[in-house]
Amino acid sequence: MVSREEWIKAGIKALVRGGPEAVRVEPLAKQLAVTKGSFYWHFDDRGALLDALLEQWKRVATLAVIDAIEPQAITPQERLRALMMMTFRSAEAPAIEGAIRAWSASDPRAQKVVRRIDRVRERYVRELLVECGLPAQVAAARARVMYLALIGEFSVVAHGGAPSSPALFGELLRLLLA
Amino acid sequence: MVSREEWIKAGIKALVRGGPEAVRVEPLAKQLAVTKGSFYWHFDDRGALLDALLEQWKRVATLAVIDAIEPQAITPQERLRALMMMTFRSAEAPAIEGAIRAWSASDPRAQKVVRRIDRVRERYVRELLVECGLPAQVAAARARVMYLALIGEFSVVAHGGAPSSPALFGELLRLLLA
DNA sequence: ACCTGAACACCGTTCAAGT
DNA sequence: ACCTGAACACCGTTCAAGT
Repeated sequence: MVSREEWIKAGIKALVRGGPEAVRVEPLAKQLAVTKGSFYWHFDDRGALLDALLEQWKRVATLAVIDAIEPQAITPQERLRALMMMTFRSAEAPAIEGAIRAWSASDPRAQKVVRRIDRVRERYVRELLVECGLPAQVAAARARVMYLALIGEFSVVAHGGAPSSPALFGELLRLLLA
Repeated sequence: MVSREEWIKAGIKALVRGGPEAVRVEPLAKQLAVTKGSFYWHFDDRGALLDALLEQWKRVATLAVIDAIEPQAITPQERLRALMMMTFRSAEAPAIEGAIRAWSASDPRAQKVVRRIDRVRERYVRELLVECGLPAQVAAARARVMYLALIGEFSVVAHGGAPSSPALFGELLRLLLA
């Protein structure tokens, strides 16, 4: 007796470890000690599991981050810094984010989700910069720079590259608010 | 009669279109109108073809870019701008770069190559910034910011997101040289 | 309601045999 | 030197049958 959630959990683990192509029905079944037939009770096909993984990420990645920062009524500068810390210094975020982005490069379903999330996040940064007092046009350009840098960081770390030093965030923040 | 190079060319096309998992021996053979046995004459296995694709990228991506910029004895500021244009505004670079980076997230072989290229490029940007007169520490931080932004741009465009506007490069250059 | 077991298709890999 | 064709293994998918 394996629940749908256990399949998803195993799927995410496989995704992070070896990319979407590592999310395979038979090995997962073996690992969960059931037959493949069990899988096809819970999901239509392999694609349905992959969709479920995207759904999972959508909930966790965006809303969770913004919701964690928003409630605290601090200054926009502090929110920016908190956002950067959460994304740049989180242990597990780069792993799953990197996996999803990598996947997204070759799968339209993942692509659609990532693009939507991209827009939500970039707009959020832009609004923070406007709150900080920057003119709209400058805020837009800098929000994009910061967001591109965040994505680049995820990408580099996902490839096993060294994470950026804390000093970098300071410099980046200074640049953005200059 | 299909040459090794034709297999590689077909492989790159498949990689860009559908990621590494789309680089499949049987469909490629069908497309080239030979049997799978032909493939195994030219390559040890599927992995050997993937290695050849990485080798190809290594030659084209780094050396080609830097070599195209370096010979012209212009100012470092102009080189920076040229580098940004080449990478941000190239039509095919984001496609193959995005495909390789995506692949790299789940494959140690690709990972190794990407990491080395990352270091080469970041160092190049840092040296340009130092030539522009920035102190070493500031140059290091800003080189990283720029390089992260470049990678982010590749990532976003590879997902089908809109490329950044030309105005963004101006703003980014201004920030870096401030 | 949830799972097994057998069957089939697709593709990676091998290899003896052909030209 | 380069390729074919047949064979086998692995995994996605289906489905009738079990509890």
